[in-house]
Amino acid sequence: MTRQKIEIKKIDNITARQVTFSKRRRGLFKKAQELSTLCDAQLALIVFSSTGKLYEYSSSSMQQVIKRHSLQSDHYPEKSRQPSFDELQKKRHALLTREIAEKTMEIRHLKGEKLENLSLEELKRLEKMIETGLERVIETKDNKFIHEIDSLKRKGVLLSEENKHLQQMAGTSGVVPIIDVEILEQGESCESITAISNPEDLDSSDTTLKLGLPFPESS
Amino acid sequence: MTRQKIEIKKIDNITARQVTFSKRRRGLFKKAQELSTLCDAQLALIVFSSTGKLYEYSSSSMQQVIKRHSLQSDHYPEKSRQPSFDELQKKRHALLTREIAEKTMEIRHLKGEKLENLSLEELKRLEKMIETGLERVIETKDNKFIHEIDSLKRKGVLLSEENKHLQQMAGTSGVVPIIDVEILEQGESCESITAISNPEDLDSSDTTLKLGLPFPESS
DNA sequence: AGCTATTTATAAGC
DNA sequence: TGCTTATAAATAGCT
Repeated sequence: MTRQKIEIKKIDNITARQVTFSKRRRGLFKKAQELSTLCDAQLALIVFSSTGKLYEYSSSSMQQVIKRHSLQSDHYPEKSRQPSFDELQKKRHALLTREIAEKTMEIRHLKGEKLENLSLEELKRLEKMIETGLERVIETKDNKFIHEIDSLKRKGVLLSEENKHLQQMAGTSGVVPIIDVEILEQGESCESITAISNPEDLDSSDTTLKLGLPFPESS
Repeated sequence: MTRQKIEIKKIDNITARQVTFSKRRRGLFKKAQELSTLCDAQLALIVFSSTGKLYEYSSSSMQQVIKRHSLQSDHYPEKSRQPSFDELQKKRHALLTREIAEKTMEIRHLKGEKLENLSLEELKRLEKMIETGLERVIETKDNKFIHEIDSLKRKGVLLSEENKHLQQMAGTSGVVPIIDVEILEQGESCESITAISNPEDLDSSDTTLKLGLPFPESS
């Protein structure tokens, strides 16, 4: 493919063949891994050089891909088949396979893919379903955020109290605390603060509110 | 690798990903077969698209290459015995069942269920995924709406024109049209527009229209 | 193993 | 999906 176009047929010269093998093998493996990355494909590549050396690449594990392949491709030894039992197995298999296909399609729909065959009614239903799901996810996520912030704050308060004690014990002499405890209590500059729907977060001066205590114990 | 250099990472846009997959897959298979021919190498290539479709190439027989691989690879102590049909079935069954379980969970997550075990990061990713899906669904739905409205309008115009003709043919005598054609031409207060799949049903005055005959045979 | 002149592959766009 | 085109990559023949 350069300097001169070559014909695709076995290269006679052994040295040249090995050189080409080496170059093209690298190219092929690179392309293989690019394909699997770019397109999220599962891929296995096995190459034996003419001298018998093995080179392999697989996007996940080789066995996994080979297994999946052997399950999918049907030319497996059809030897000792007990018809009746086998018939049953086949049916089960077909059933499971169909179930997977259905679920796969449902997932794709939920991800907004392959929508062209859906009716308007179905699309409306789907939209509502996704919206509901989204709300739940956001709610869960926000709760987790809040929870995390809470626990951080509580830790901060504990630490700052401990610090005060320590300061007192160290005597009011000239000991300067390394960290200003006020900073710890004031919390987050946090990008994700927009996601937090809880207005109390603006009030970082009193964490007891969040603990549901009727009144601040002290301030 | 052209027009613009691209970064090798999963392509987000699904359509683009499929197009790229298709192009690069072809390229990869071509290169694979060139390598095997030029350099007399034994080679197997298995690719599963992200939608699960299988593509394969092997210079000799796939089974042969896989077997040679399994013999050579240390990974795979593989007893020389081929698994019995039964065992194979069992494995298939287990694999399918697990796949179903995974997909079921994915669906539940997409629907905002069973979120408690997800980390904040996972929740954020999920949220983004659902949002993207939602956008796509809404876009598809709106397009369908627009399309439907368009075609209804067009039908309405055609009907009203035909009606005018019919009125003229019926003579300007006292024949009052059952439906005011102007209404048909003016569009949609919508909502229920989806339910009306066949506007001709409204017109029961002349069945010949439905038969597509240019003129009533008699009346 | 490196170096280029060329051929291929392919990203965008239609 | 297929075609076109501009450009990035791969690589044949040398050294």
